[in-house]
Amino acid sequence: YGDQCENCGSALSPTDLIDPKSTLSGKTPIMKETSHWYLPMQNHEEWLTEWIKEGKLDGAQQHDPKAWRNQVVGQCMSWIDSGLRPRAMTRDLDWGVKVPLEGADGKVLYVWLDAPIGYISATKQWAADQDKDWKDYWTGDRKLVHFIGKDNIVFHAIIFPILLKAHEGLILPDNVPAYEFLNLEGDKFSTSRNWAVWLHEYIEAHPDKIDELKYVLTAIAPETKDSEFTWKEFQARVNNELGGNLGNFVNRVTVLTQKYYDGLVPEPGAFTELDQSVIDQMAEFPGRISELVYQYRLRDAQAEVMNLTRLGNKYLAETEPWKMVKDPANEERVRTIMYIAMQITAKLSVVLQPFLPATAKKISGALNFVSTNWSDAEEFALIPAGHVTTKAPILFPKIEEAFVEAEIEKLNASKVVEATFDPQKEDISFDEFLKMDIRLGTILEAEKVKKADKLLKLLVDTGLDKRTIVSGIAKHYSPEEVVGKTVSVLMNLPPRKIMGVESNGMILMAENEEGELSFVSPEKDFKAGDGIR
RNA sequence: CGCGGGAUGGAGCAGUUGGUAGCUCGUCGGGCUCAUAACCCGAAGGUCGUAGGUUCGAGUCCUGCUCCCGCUACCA
Repeated sequence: YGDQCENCGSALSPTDLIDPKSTLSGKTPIMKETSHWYLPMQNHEEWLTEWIKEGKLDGAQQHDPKAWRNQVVGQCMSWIDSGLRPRAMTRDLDWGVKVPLEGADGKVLYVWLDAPIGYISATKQWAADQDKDWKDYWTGDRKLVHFIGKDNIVFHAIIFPILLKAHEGLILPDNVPAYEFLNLEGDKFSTSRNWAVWLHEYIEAHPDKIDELKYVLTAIAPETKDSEFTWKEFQARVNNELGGNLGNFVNRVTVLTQKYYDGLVPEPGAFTELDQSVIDQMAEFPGRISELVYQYRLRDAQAEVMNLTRLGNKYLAETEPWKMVKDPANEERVRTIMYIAMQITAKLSVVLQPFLPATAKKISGALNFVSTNWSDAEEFALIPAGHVTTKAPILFPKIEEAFVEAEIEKLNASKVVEATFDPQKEDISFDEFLKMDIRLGTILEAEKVKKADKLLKLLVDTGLDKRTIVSGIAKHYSPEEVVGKTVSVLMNLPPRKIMGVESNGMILMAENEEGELSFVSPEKDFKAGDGIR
């Protein structure tokens, strides 16, 4: 593999490079001959274009191209339009899945060849454990959907489909709903820096708050652009939307039903215009929700479920059964109102299942009504008059301030304690160590290198001489503040031009997990030229 | 001029083929008191990143620029 021109972006083959050097070691690479197996991607441009743009596969409509996200279609077409090239499917690495062919010693499979195939392997294993046939899930009238991050788009929307189509007989993705990135408390998620909320830890710490996390993650899912998870917002959403709206609605309905009718679903009377309007609106929810789900707009689909609870809360506020009940003349009216409110609650227990399964179960339990069929949601009267219900538990206890503080603290603490460090490098001899000439140097002058945002050009007094050293510290130190500092200098590094300035040596820097840099300076008042060993 | 995506009230987002900028949360005011101080109604708050262009009319179409994220093919 060669390199890419920073200016024009064109890829250069290894033999095109003039005076190549490793940016890591500074050594000149040597030419080695190797052979690899390639995927002839260039032969697949035509059908891929039709498939991605129009949703057609072999002339038949396979998916709705409008349901594919802009970024997915955009990135795929940009690859295809610029011409697909053969892509090596094997690598010369000492780790990975070995190529199962003769004469392939030392070759391993490219990760994006074997990883998606792993999806099939996983299905096979799962099917075997469940006493099912894996083929039922990869052939015929099934939908394959890849829920992935935006950095993996082309592997799932171009490379894997090529493999699947070439294999024949297996279904291709119906959609690749790639997500943008979710950040955490103002910073990127990073497992290496341990800036993360680990699911297994969350589940262990809050086994009764799993639906809460599901809800918030779906509500802020980065479907169209990057979004951010904060514990403060988690608290707000759980308390306001889940607790105040959903939980409170279920609670007030079941509590009132207990109070007025000992838990029995009352017999309704004639419906008023308002009642009928609410019933009509209720009927629209299941269809709207499932349509959004099939468009992979889960965030909107879940929001729609919440709108059903708003409808319920509004209905109660408008009809005020707690006022009506005071006058015996309204008895039938109150029964009708509570009957309808109970049907909304029952419908919630069905439409919540895909989003908040544990909550749906709790509501079902209180209502003594279990439905496992989405089409039930289309019905208005899910539970008949006379049906016995119980008071629902508090579905979403308030998230207190202490909870938020504890989680944030946990996050910050783990970041420091469990920070991971690079493993120790391989041994070197003492002689090799002695080859390095490290001394103290005092920075005399400093200025920014033009057109480079990371570089400072330094004039350093090393005791022996005054030399120019270019150092990538501009993001951490201003030119003014470094002048006069005494720092560690690696003297005997070959001169090297960096952004047009010749650098003679290297300033040693300490770097922490956040990528911050610090000079390595003597603790006592030593002077330039003093050796380090 | 490498490619793709994004930028819309304090926060998170919608905005279909160009035709009065909407939704959820928050804030403020009011109502209600069945309910987890929850719920319902109302209001304030936006020159739609920026500069120009097309048009009777632009968040929407075109061009330049800025910033953020991803990709840039051997990190996966």
